[in-house]
Amino acid sequence: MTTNPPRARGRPRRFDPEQAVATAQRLFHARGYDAVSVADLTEALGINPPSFYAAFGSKAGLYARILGRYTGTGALPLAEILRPGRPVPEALAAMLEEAARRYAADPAAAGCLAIEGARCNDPEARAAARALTAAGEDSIRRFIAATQPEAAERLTDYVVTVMAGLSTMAREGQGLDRLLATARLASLGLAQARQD
Amino acid sequence: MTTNPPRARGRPRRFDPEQAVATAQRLFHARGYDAVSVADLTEALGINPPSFYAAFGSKAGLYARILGRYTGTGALPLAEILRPGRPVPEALAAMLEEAARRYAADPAAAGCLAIEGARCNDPEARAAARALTAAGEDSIRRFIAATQPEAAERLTDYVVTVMAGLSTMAREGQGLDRLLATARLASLGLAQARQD
DNA sequence: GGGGATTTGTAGTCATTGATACAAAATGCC
DNA sequence: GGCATTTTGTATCAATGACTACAAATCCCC
Repeated sequence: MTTNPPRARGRPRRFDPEQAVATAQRLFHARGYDAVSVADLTEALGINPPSFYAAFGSKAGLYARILGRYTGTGALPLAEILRPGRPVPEALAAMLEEAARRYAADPAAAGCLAIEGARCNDPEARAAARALTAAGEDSIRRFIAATQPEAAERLTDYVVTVMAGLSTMAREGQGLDRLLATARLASLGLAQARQD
Repeated sequence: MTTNPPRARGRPRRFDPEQAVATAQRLFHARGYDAVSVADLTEALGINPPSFYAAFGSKAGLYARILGRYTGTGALPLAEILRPGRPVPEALAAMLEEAARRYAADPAAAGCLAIEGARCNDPEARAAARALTAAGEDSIRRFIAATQPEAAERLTDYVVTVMAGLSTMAREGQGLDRLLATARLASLGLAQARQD
């Protein structure tokens, strides 16, 4: 599957970059970008700084790479949830509920990696995280606009705000039950948001 | 008003601690606790590190002092909004709307100082901020429980989550109009949250 | 105007940050 | 076997973080 038929030339790597990325992803998700130092990463990966920089370029570079694979490893499957034709209130309610489930799935890595990363203090890492959250936001907006163009902005703002709140509360330690209850309460507002 | 009748003994201060606290508050609110260094503070205050530490003890100590006065300088006036006897849905809707207004009032210092401070990476500062947010949360819970004991937990979780989301979006740059629209949409869920 | 008290400015401490220089080690290719 | 290639390990780098030692300066009190 992941075997490289033609063996590389020089001295072979003593670690698997893909597994290293997965390990780093857990670290970043657990503590947040700023709180994870390169020393933390190299120690967790069992490698030395030169190997780290040769493989990933920089801390922010590794983070961007992690965000790139986050879509397939824990992020909300927006394409599935917001499939065209699905009633908007139902789809958005399902999205909020799924967000609650994912954000609370691993208490040691609570919340959304991208939403939380979008508030870190490193400009490069922050920009990468914001690009990902902005893409998700666009998906939501387009899905709503397909059937309710005039409500797309308002509803998108609303669900994105609730998801940011859910991510925050998950990181504050709230468990699945409380997050789910909040998500469902938030969905009540969606069902009757028709006027205006 | 703030004059100290008996003049102090030693060499007089060359800066006003109260005004320094106000200046530091703006800095912390604008950039967040972690992103403000002691060097930033001393430069903004026009003083040197020894004066800073003699007056405030530590960066986290100054922050705790700032949080202590935040209640009277920009934080939500919960005691006014959640006055006993006011209908719960009305009061909570007013609280969310007022949160939107305050979080967007100063674009250079958006969001809630305490909510944002509760996610910083310094344990002492984080604990101080969480104590303040926890106190506010308790106020909300008690207000609701006075008339709807069985719904207090759920509704408190919900409005706190929405406020955390509003603070996040305010910091992301959303203006008053969008935050207000979101707050009002969130209030729709409150009005019909009776069953269960 | 001398003495105790307090703040100020200069100049530093020590730990940690992200990132690197350099040579030795380990491979494939010829 | 020798050479080009790539990674590894050791040992650091410069910058920045929060914080402080120390002596000169400036006040009140007597």
